[in-house]
Amino acid sequence: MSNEPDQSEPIEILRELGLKEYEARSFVALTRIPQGSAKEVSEIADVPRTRVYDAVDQLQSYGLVDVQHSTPQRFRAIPIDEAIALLRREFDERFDSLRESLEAIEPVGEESLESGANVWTTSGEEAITSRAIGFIDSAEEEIVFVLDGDDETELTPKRLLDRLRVATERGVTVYVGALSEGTYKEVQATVPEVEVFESELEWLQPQTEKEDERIGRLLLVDRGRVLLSSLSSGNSVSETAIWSDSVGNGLTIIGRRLLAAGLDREGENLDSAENRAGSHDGTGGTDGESGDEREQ
Amino acid sequence: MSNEPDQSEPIEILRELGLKEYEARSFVALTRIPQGSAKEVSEIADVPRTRVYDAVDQLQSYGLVDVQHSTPQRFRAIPIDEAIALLRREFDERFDSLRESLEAIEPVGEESLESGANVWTTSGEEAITSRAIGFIDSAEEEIVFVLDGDDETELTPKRLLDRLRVATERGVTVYVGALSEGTYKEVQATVPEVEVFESELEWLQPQTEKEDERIGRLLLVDRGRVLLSSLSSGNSVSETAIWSDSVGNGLTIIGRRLLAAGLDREGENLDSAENRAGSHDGTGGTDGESGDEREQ
DNA sequence: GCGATAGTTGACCCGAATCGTCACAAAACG
DNA sequence: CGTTTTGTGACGATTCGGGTCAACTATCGC
Repeated sequence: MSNEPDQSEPIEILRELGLKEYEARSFVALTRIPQGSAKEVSEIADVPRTRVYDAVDQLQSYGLVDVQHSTPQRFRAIPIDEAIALLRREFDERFDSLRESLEAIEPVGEESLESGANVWTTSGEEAITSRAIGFIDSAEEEIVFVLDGDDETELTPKRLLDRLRVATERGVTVYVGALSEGTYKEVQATVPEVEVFESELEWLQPQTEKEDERIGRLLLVDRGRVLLSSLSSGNSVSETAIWSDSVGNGLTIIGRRLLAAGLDREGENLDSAENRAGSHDGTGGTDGESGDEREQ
Repeated sequence: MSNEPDQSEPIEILRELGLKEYEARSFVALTRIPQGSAKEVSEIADVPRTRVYDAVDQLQSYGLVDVQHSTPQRFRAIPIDEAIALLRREFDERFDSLRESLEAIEPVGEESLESGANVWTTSGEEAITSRAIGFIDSAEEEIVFVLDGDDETELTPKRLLDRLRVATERGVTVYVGALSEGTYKEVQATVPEVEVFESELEWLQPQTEKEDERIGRLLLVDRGRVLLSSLSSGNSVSETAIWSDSVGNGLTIIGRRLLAAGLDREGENLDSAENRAGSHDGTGGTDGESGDEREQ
């Protein structure tokens, strides 16, 4: 028909899960009725009647619908819960296989020769959080973490705060700058042993007249590794980060300076840390911006 | 180049997870090296070099790879574990949304008017197991369950056996016929309170000269609902089942007779059960066929 | 500096997978 | 027995993604 209360969302998701348009539509239609004939499905799903059969056949092979081989045929979707569970299991299997097969063939090059003086960019909250956690876990002396005041986006998930706590327990000094009261309290509550300062680093968002791009998180570890993410407000807020695990490049220098400036307003131990930092890694940071050397 | 130890499996899976061919190939290639240039990726992944950029851009937007914006650009995949975790979270979200959106629009028709005298067919082990569990849970008096001796396919997962146990605790009489020693013991061990008989129902697979289609499971609940599945041995064994939750149709009658015959060889309580069964359910069966009268 | 080489981007072509429609046989209905 | 509905197969129209190429830019070597 055409009086559907917009069934497009589940259809969209089902497509992402691998179903074809007609399959998705037909399935959603079937979830709305106890059972139905091809014609009914066609009308509710807005799928050409003659193609409902193909679609349902597939769905049946997936185990998502049952078919009554009578004349006319009748179809019914399995209960929603079962369907979800079914799909979930299916994908779980895939994830497992994926891990196995990936780990089975991984090696190809020679050695690792990891860290170089490189700047990488990562996108996506999840991925960035992972990277941040990696940084935090690698900290030996000091962590400085400044984060946006926006409480909406989950830039400091529990698993991240947990890592921060672990770091402090390891003897790492942790400074956290929160740009908002809310974030401040949250961090304070979760990781009490951390030195939280409700920063006045508003200068982190200085030039932004247009609110479509602002800083998300700023992480400096042992004065040698830096991660800086920005939130671009397209339709849905997306986070992009640049990071480096080496010193000597412009990014590190800038980040260092920024943080130092910010922290100076709170504690003094900053200067000393600043000095220490300058001498725990090789490459002579040249200068601004992009004049950084590349791999090893 | 072309000396890959077959990276096709992970590629295939990644495609199922929604990645494009080039994206999948590039990602797999990147998991095999700490980092790489477009050229290297191209060679390992066997992707046109000029298209590596597109692919990696996408991967970056998914958060699966990091990009070094230097010249030449260099790429690196996030650790396998992180990648899996990332994808898993992504799909979990989808499942949740799917459930929500489906439940939000479900209603369309009028009443339910469920059960009719219908025969449905279902395919896929998972889906069939779900249906079987539904049957078992609905049992009030008696369950007869005969299953194939094949120990390879998991036709009796734990969650199913658990339900059987629950049924017995509910007061339902459960008979289980196992066509193999292994299955017999397994069931016996898991659900001791059940009456297991190592059936000689070989006649269940009588006409099969060609081994490409055999009976999987046979379930009869309260002598009113029947489920019968067959295993077709194509490339991968696939299970298809027909079932009905009503009496009075041929399927039920046949199933009843089959089971009765089989059980008779073991215990006598069968007859009594058979008799009892005749008086607890509704539809007026038409004719003879089997000479057993039905319900009231 | 200046040409040579390599990296990067975008455009284009083509084939496969799907969508959308149709014609037609089979079955149901009155 | 004619009309309507149902089931099956085939067919063109699109769309999407794979595959290739040419042009443009940047880096390197002389």
